[in-house]
Amino acid sequence: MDLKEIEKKWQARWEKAKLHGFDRKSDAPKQYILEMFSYPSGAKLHVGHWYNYGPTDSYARFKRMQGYNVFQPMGFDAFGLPAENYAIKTGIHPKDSTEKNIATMENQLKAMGAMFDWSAEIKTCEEDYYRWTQWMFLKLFEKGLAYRKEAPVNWCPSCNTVLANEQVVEGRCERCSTVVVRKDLTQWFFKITEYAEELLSGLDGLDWPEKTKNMQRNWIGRSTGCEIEFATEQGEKFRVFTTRCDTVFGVTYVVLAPEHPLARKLTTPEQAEAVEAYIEYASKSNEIERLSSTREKTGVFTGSYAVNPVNGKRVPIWLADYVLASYGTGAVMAVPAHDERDYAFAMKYGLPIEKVIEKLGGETQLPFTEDGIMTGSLEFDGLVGEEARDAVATYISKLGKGGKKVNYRLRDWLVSRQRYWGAPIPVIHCPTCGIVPVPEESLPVKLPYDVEFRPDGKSPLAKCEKFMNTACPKCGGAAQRDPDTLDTFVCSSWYYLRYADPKNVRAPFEREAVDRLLPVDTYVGGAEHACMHLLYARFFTKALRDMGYLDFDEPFKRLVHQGVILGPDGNRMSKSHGNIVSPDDYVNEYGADAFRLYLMFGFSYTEGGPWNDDGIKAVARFLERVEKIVLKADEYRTKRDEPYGAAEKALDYARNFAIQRVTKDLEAFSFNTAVARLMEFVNALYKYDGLENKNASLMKAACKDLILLMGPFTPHFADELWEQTGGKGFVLEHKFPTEDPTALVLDEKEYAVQVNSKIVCKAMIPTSATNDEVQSLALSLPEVVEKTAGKSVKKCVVVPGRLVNLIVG
RNA sequence: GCGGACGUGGCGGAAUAGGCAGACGCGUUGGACUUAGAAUCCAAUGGGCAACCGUGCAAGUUCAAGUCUUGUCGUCCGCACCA
Repeated sequence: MDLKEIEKKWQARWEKAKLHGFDRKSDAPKQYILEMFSYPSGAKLHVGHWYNYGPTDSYARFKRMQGYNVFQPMGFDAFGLPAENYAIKTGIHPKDSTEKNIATMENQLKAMGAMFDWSAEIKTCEEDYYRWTQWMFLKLFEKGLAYRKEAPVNWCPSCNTVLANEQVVEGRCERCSTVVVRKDLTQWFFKITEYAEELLSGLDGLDWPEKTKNMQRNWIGRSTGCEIEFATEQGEKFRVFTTRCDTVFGVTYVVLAPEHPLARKLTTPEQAEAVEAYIEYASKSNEIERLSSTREKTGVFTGSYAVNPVNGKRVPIWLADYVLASYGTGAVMAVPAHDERDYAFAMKYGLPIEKVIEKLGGETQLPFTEDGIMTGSLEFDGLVGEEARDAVATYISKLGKGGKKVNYRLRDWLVSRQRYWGAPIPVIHCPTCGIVPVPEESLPVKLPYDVEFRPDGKSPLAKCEKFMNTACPKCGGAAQRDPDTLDTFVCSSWYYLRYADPKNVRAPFEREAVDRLLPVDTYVGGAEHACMHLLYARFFTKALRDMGYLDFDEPFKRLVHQGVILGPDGNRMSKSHGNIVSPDDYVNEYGADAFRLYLMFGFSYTEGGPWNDDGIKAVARFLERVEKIVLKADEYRTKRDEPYGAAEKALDYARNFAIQRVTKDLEAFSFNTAVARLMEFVNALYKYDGLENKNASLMKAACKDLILLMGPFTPHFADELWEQTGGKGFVLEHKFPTEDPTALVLDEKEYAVQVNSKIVCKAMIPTSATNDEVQSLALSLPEVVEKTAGKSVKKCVVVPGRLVNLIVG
């Protein structure tokens, strides 16, 4: 059959029958199956899209055939840097190029034959969506979860914008790989740190890849320790954070980050010049230099001293950029004897080193950073590890100088971007009232079309007077809008909620609608979002829950990452490698069904791998084999007395085994083995068909099951065969076959027969045989007799249905 | 440096819960059909003439190890001065 022709035909019929949408009236159990929505930066779908969406759609179809009311929406993550950068390069307005790309991609997605519910489509760059993105911002602001502050931020000099921590990879911009520099800017942040603890603990209950959960755990970076207050001789106080308060008696100096608020205050006149020079030096270094752990440590003495609260010792206060202003308190106590960094620093600057921990049963070599016995620590001497830290922390809190403290590595999420193509931040800056949120009823703050978006280091919107000049909603006086736009990750942090109620004009969604459809049952997308989108979306869900807009804790119950399809040369597909495989070429030649089926069969879904032409030919051949046998069986005439013997039993076994395993494999996203089971089933059909005297009814019934089993994998092909063999309605409307357990019970099974753990022969043994019977049967086999001659059986292990092992000697 | 994952035929990849390693497919070889090729069908296909040997390497636990334990080498990924 001509797969391309039938695809068009069936797509039209499906659409006419409104076969694919979510049934909002049905009371069947729901399944919300979601693929990460598309980013329309390129004009066409690439292999990665197909790999994400094709197999997942097969899973969705499978669930639908199992009787679930499946919701599988699709949309476009349409705002963002790539579209804008493309615009800068070509002069084509991002709105125009994005809309054009979306139109193309919509057509291609439909050609894929996926059962997306297009009635729920979302485009984040449209007013009726970003209006509610802005609303989210206002709600977070009201709740104190959005705030503006001046802080050292990551600035990409090429993209001309600030970036979130999560978007800086090894000191470089995630998008363009330019080395990021630090700038002090006043920016909007979301207080994701408020949820650090729950974002961490919530991971335990999620059916997500362990690796992804661990990445989030590391990113959140919970660390338990102790805060300790040091007083300076000038009467200032500051706190340090340490995870090793059992070493506090070994403090020989303290270090503040160069950006620490007390840095200049504590500097003595004699040191002022050196300190100024150092602060200047530290502020100039970029992220890469600063983060490198191999870089030699630098620092400067402030000239001042602080007092160690536990022993009254006077220790010098230094500044050094190996202490980060943004973590803990921005200050640390230095114990060179028991910390590698402090040790290196002390060696370089000739600071004293004092050992206060002894290795248990061994010689203590400095720096000694493991747990050990406290020494030189007054009444704490002799305590070890956790117990020691507990005692010291308790003592410190009794002194009123601090106590136990939990810190997180996670920082607040910086959401302002000095870019054009995004949702404007709905805030007005009034000279008399200060920051005034745009009233809800005035949303959306529309993104103007006529804007000079070529970058010059300022927000493009700042140059658009029509946009900027407005009246203060509070006092009515002349005021200015915020010239920045929101990070695109804000748009994608709640889209899965909007799908549930996509046309709502009164609210982003009704609580009832999201509570019914969510959480997402299975979410499928790339692993690169582990610490960005997937973390932000969890934060949004929790914040919205606490504001009373929804009633669940986690947005995505189960998460699956598809692997990456590489170019035929084993490298990532890219223009520079010249190894891009175009799905269109293959779809045109073999059809969407064959292409999807190959993506499922040729790779381990979560692994991916290099593209290979031969595989798709093999899959096309398989479809031809299916068509041939099914149509042939359809011609057979059923008789009154059809044979039913061993051959029939074997075929029925193959059929039910396939049903059982395909069901299991699909559930587990193990598409390659599921297809392998289908192939085995087809091989069994051919084998049976080669016999003289056939049971036509059984053949027909088996082929009917085959078509239904194929339904999720190759939807057009299956419907065509279904129709050609007289089936009613669409395959999708039928129940996915369930296995008949009695057909899977065999009278006898092949055992591997071992003597002293080595395989001697195979033997068919009745399923009903007891272990003793299996043993004596095995002993009677000629091969066994030969190997055991003159020896006695010392032990016999029987694994029912599989193996018997005779230990003789 | 820290953390995690993975090393299986010529190739992509299978092997619940420790139980016949290599499912399924590609490729290869031989055969059938054909004037010929393509396509299709049938058969064989981890290595070795064999005894045997084989899941990166070396040990260990076990009647039995791709699977568990320890060490080691290699590849990939994540984090990386987080006190």
